[in-house]
Amino acid sequence: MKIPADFDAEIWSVVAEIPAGRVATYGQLARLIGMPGHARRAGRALAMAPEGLPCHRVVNSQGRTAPGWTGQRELLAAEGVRFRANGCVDLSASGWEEIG
DNA sequence: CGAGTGACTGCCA
DNA sequence: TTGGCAGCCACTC
Repeated sequence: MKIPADFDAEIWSVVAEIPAGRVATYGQLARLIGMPGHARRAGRALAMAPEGLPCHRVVNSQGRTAPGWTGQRELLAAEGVRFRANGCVDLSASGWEEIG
């Protein structure tokens, strides 16, 4: 286990910092906790994330939502997140730390 | 120890 | 701007 248990905790902590109406990428979360390149581990951390976590505000670099999880897109839309014509999140407009 | 997999990422056409 | 391909890293069989 190269990845410490704190990894998931750190990811969840960063995810909890994501403001409503904004979205972050797995790579961004991994980078913010000081572990760039571990985006896949970040995704796995969200896969086992608790319900109280706004994991729906996390998408991949393409702005795509999690497979097998259609509610995520609806939750983001309810937060005020904008979407592109293809149904992907508009990271250029709703991306976290991309505005302020 | 080797091969396969995934809520990923970056480059090229 | 969009779609296809290869690389990455840890977990599982």
